[in-house]
Amino acid sequence: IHAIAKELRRCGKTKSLSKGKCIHDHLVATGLHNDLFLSNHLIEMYGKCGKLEFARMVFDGMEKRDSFSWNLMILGYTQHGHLKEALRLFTEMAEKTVVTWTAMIMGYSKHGQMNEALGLFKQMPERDVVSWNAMIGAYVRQGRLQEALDLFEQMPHRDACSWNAMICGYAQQGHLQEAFELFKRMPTKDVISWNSIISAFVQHGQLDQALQLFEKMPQRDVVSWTTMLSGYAQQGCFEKACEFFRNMPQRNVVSWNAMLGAYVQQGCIDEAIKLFYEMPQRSLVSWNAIISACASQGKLKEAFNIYNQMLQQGIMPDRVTFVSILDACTQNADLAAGKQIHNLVIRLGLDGDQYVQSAVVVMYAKCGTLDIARLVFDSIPQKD
RNA sequence: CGAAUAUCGUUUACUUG
Repeated sequence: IHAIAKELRRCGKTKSLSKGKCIHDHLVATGLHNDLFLSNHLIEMYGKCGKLEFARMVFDGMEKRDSFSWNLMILGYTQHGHLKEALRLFTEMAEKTVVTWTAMIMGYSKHGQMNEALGLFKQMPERDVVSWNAMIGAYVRQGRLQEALDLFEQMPHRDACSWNAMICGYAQQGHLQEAFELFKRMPTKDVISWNSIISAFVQHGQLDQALQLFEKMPQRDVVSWTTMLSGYAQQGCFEKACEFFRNMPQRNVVSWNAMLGAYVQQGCIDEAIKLFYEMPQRSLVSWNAIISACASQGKLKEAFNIYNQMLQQGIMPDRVTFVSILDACTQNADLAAGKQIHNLVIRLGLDGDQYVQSAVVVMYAKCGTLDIARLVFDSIPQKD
């Protein structure tokens, strides 16, 4: 049972829906699907894969539910922006835990509903350090540093996450010195603290300082290495970037993506394509990176080719993919392809995104169909 | 009915604008 749970967890993390379904079928066949513990894992797996209807079917079909079942169902909704559904369950839930409240706060915060998040935070019966951190993170995301700092000082106990969130907040708002001061004042730094401050210096183009910290930190993880790699790439220090990539003790898909980005930034598109095919795994970011690189370098044939491979492999494009591939259509004045992509955009419900919308309008306009461009343009509720 | 070294929430790196 424990092994199955772990496997389901992995399916959720990697969004392997088909594998997860397989396990589900197997559980049904062996009658284990009534197990509370395993059902909770099924909810989580479907939730993480974005299959909320399936998650809900499991949830509704359970004879017994514990707070984990409810929390996981609510989390599934919040993480995919279905805040109304989440709120409905939240309201229905009898014994909310601090996790329930925090999950809702996170959901609101990640979708820009700051007032709702704050309202819940004020209302919750008790708060632990994670809820405080979640609220600090909410303010940080809004760039409201003073209010984040107020909470940081008000909270009964601060842990490393609290400090790290503040450090990142200052760095993101361009207050590198304040971030560094906080870092230095921090009592017990963890690897994320070090990575955060290194990233802060990288974001401000101070690679020398970043490197000093990188060398000084007690232990480095794959994030530390990747941060440096991508920092050098962004500065155009291609050789340095390669050196970090070669020397890193282990690589994950993000490190590979960063290296891909280094080639692209260098203008070595063919090398980038080669690397893309050689990577041990590809994530959606990898596909987006290579498609966008091809499109912006005028390798339109290649862009369409890779985009089609992506669809064939059953990988769901997102808004980033569409912005890039629509740009390729625009350059080619390829109306047929553009229309087809526009259809897919609508089918996937991404036609509400302002960047996708503007890419669609430009595509139709460049293809000589100004009337359609105008039609789409007029359908945009608020324009920038 | 109860128990449990079982499952949930917060902070850092990669792609478009």
